[in-house]
Amino acid sequence: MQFLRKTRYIRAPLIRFYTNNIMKYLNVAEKNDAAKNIASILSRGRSTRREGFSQYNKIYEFDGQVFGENCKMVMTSVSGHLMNYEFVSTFRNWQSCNPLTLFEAPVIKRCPQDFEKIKKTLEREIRSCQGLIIWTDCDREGENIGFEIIKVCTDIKPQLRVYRAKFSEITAASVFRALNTLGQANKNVSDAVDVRQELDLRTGAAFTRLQTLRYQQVFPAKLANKLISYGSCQFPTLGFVVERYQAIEDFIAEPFWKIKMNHTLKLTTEFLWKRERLFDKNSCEAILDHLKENPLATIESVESKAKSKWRPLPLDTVEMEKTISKKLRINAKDTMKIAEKLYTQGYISYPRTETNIFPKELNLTSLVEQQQNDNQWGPFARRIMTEGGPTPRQGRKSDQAHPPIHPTKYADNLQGNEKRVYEYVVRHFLACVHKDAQGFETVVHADISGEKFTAKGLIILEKNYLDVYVYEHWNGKEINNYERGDTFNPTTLEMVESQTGPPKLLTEADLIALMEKHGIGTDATHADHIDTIKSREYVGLHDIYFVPGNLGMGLVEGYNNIGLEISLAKPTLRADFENDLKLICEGHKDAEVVRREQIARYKAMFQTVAEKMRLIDATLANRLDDRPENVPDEPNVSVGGDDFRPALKCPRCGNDMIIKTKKDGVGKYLTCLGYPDCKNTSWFPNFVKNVEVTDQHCQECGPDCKLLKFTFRPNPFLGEPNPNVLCVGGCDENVNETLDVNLGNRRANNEVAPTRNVASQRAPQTQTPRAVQATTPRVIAAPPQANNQNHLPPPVARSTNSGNRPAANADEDVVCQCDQTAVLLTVRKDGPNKGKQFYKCAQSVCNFFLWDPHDAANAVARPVATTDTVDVQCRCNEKAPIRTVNKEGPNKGRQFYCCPNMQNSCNFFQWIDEPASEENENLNWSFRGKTSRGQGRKTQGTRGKRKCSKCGQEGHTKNRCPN
DNA sequence: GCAAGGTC
Repeated sequence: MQFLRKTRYIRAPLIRFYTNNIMKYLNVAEKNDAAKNIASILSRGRSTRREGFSQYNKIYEFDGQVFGENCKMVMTSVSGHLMNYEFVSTFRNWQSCNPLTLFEAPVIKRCPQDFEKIKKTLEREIRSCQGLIIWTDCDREGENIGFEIIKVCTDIKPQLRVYRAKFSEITAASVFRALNTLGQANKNVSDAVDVRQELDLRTGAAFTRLQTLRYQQVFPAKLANKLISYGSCQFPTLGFVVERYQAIEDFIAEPFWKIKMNHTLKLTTEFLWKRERLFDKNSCEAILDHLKENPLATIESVESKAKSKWRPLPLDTVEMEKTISKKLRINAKDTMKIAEKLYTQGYISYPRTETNIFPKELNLTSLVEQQQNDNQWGPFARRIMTEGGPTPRQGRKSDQAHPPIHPTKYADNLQGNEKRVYEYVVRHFLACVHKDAQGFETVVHADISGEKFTAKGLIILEKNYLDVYVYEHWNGKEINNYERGDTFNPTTLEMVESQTGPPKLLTEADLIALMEKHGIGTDATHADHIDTIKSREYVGLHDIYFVPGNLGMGLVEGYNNIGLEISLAKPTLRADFENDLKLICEGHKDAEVVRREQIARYKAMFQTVAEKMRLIDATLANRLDDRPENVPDEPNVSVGGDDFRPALKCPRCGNDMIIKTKKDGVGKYLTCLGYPDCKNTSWFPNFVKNVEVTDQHCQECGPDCKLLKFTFRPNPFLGEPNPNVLCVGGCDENVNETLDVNLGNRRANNEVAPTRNVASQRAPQTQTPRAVQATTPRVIAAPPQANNQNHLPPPVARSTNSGNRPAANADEDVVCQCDQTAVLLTVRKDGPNKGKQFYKCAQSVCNFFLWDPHDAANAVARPVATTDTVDVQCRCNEKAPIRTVNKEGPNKGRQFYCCPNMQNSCNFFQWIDEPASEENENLNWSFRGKTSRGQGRKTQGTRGKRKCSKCGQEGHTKNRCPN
């Protein structure tokens, strides 16, 4: 018995040791294949797999090392973007508003239904982790996806340590290097993507609705059921096709004449006339007559020189798309799909790259050696090694993220187009690291009565790269042997008539080249935009050539004709925008400024278009060969006049809350823009006549909480003015009770989701004070373990102390977002918080705010070992019972400890699966401090003095009731 | 019923 008791007694500390001392990281990649391969590399093939909520995104577990310490690793993935911008529900209906209002309508960023399962997996897995490592692709979109993952995870665990792994290929060297050089996600890059997403949504929706709603009515016979979309990429793509077609349509052939001369001995040597061609027949005839009078040709000179055909540059995405489209006849969309798969399987490097220079550290020799045993190109790879090793030709472009596309692993088990694409990548790689082809060119200059002619011959000496690069050819051309001073009579000397030809229609390769040149779309989306304009019937395909349809032609002509300075179908608009995005990424331009400027720019164009719709009608009528119906210029829709200015942040979901008019047209209510996902609403009583959102915010509740101007009938606050400016953020219980405002609890983790009504979401890992303004201030958390000092500091919260105590102990500073020591102040205003202490920015520069966590009410109960199990006590010093979450949501089924006293609860709360480690304690009291305010719970302003719920006395030591 | 960008 004695032995058993002892054993059981030891168990508790062991559990505590495990959860507190071994770090556990959640690793998240951009796609499942990447997660699988990275996990396989990091675990050296020993990871175990289990299912997530999403069948496509598995979970891999293994032991690993981060910052030189052993840790538990969990690896999973998303499937690209986890979130998407949408208009709030009011604006989703096409009839709900004039499309013009879509330039200002509130938008929210939310997780679409299809991705809820992936989100749920992240939410579940992060609960047992202390760190998060982002393994999304290292490009602009990948950075933004990283912040989406960070948001989901920090919504659950605000104090999470977040790191960014930067890698360019999924090879052991690159992945381990990334893990050993973990950094932080780049908020500027992510912000640029947010701006792009928002602008694309607004412009796309506004112009698409305008075009579709109008032309369906104006041309019902031709367009009644057509979706006539506009997009910032699809329209310029259409513009290219139209422009080329117009060039052909406008082309007028011109006849020309030239003199043909050749000389046959053993071979026939063709000489080209130096004048090439003449557009005047009589002149050409006169010259020919003159030559025929004395047709003897004299060789004036023979020049011979070495000639090279250059090996290709290291392979970038666009080159791959174009060449494969041309040579293998696999369209760009399929090519990228295949290349992506080869990449995630580890056969080739990242296929979306702008780089055509090999980095110095890339071991080209071993990559060549990997290919030596192949039946087809193996001998060529061996030849490279025996002829001095790889000597790559270098280009000039680098995206600073990925190397040129190259094989990373030998494969002989691929089939079909995967095999063909892989073979192309390998052959291109071997070609570009070998040698140029060598030849010998002879140029012969001849003269007949003063007219000059030239013949060229070519002998191929060494094919070199051409031996492996079967997609190119270099043909020799034999000519007769001539020496200077030789004379001969031409075998043929005659005039030939011909005419100039129009340019050719565009092929897919031509279109991609134009899109690339003008920055339309990304490497990954070129093919999608081409597909879109096909599916809208803006263009059609004749063999391999694109031709515009009447609708596409009419639309582009219409926009060009209304005198817009820069047409919507021209690439300049998008290119300018892309340039701004680049500046945001580099930190040279503010995302919010760009967002405002670009929206204003497109809005102005939209207004021009809307005003001149009848001109476009006429152009379209001409192309469609249809008579336009007479419809009103203005769409007969409007939004009921509500003000969409945000009043405050929704305590439940973090989206903006606004004032709306009840359906009766009289009353007002406060509602969340996250509807229908979030149904947080407060209906004002009937005595509230009007509510306006002012520009001022509540000093106590913070900048997101605007003061509201209420007009009453009559004023329920006796003696107060009418109208009266009030805050409903919760700082004054009396106001909220009188106005029936109950916005519910803060989120369980005290994190107000930082999504703004527009533009970017504010993830907490930002490095700039501006970008954290909408997030909850954080306690400055020191690392939980003294032996964790090798860890990078947590991305947001930093401490000036280096110990391993939880932050905000009496002897440590609290640092605001400006990195300055925050000042401790006391609430003087009458209300439930009077006397409470809080930290704020000493200079009032940032919006940092934190209730003083030293309040005894915020102390966290610790597990107490008993003979049987680990008991948890609440702040009333009573054994906390275990309860289970029944409410639908991510926490359903989760167990927690709480206070047993229903009437006089101390509000103690602790998840059962998150033991009260020091780190969690830190988190918990931060949460309680804020929750107490949101719920109007009575807390004591003086540190350490709290009324005991058991005996009613104040100031028990460590909150333990001695009675 | 809208975009473009990820990805399955």
